[in-house]
Amino acid sequence: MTPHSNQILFHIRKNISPTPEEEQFFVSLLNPLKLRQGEFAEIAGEVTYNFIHVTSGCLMTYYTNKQGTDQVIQFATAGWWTGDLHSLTSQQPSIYTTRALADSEILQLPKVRMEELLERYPKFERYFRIMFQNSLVTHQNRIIEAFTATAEERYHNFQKKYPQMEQYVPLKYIASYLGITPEFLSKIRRKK
Amino acid sequence: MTPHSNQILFHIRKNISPTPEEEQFFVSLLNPLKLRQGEFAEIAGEVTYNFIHVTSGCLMTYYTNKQGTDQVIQFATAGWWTGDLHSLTSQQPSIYTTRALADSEILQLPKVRMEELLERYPKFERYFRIMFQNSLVTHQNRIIEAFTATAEERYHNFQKKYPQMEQYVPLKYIASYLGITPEFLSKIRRKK
DNA sequence: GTAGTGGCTTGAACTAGATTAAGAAATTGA
DNA sequence: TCAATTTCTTAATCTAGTTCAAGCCACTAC
Repeated sequence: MTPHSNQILFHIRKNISPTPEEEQFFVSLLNPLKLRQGEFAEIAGEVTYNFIHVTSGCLMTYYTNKQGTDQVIQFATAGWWTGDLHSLTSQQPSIYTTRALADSEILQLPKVRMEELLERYPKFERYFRIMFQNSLVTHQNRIIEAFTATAEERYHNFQKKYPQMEQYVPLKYIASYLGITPEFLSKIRRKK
Repeated sequence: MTPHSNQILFHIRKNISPTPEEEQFFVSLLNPLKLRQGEFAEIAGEVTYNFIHVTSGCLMTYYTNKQGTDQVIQFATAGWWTGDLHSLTSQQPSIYTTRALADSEILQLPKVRMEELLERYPKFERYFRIMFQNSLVTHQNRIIEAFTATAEERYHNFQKKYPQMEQYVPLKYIASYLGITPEFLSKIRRKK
């Protein structure tokens, strides 16, 4: 049981009550990894789809469209899960990229391992059900915000939600997350 | 076992294999309801939060902000689940409203009933986990679309996704779903 | 009949935010 | 140290989409 896995076990115990055996099996499926700033969260050379639990540091997930422009989907700081649900579900090659914004420690849970886990210990279904349910609330809020708030409001909400993020994330990624150009973010920031 | 519940049981059997007893218990928790066009999907006078399965017809869920403007979050046609995840999760009063766009048949699953179900038959966790997971993919795609596509592209994507919807949903709701004004939707439609 | 009422369109004036292009500031690197 | 590259800012111009105001059409009600 790596020190890495303490944090995630804490969360799991809050939602389900796994036996030591179940916990141990779960942890054995996790692939602990240290990432340097800028590194990608995929296993080099392996085409596999992962859930990623951020133990420390900060990751961002972005989508690259046909024109080659990036759209930042989410930031994930310590304690968060991230990953490519689309390819997890559809078996299509990933359309997202996940990178470390700072030196980070992560736990990968490859798709096939997750399936093994749920097959063997269905009790974990509950954990992921709750996780997805919460994530859905976040996503719904983001959709509402995208459609109803101005860029300036979205920026201020972002500052509230991620207070320290602005200091160590390049502004262009924040602009992308907010759905605006870096130039316009500059203009908003100057105002205040 | 109402004829209503055949459709939903079909979906459930695809994902989990419930015993007749489990199925019967599940169905007993559902509250079948017929809605006339324009009616709300909540139980009158009761402050409760529901999941809603649409058996036939079409519902829409919208959010009303402080300024009193509505933002349509989603349409749900036959076979879909909808509902207010936010209040399901947070215990806050609902910020969403769900209404029938056409005469519809629905199955309500009140929050407390869902909890009973999962308590008694954890097997159903899997069903909801998969449901939320799929829903999350849809939401992620909608976020990407909101930030990267123009109003015109979003409109054409909408037409592909809901081919017959335009005929029986007032255009102003479609405009709201697309995040634009009815006037601008008019302009887009004229072009073609 | 004709006086509402709600959904849809049209057009003119306006604005939030994009684009382009340039320069300043900070990082990197030999 | 100085060039090179990347990040951030500023300002001018442009455009996708809004706002406002009016008119049209279909439907209902008296």
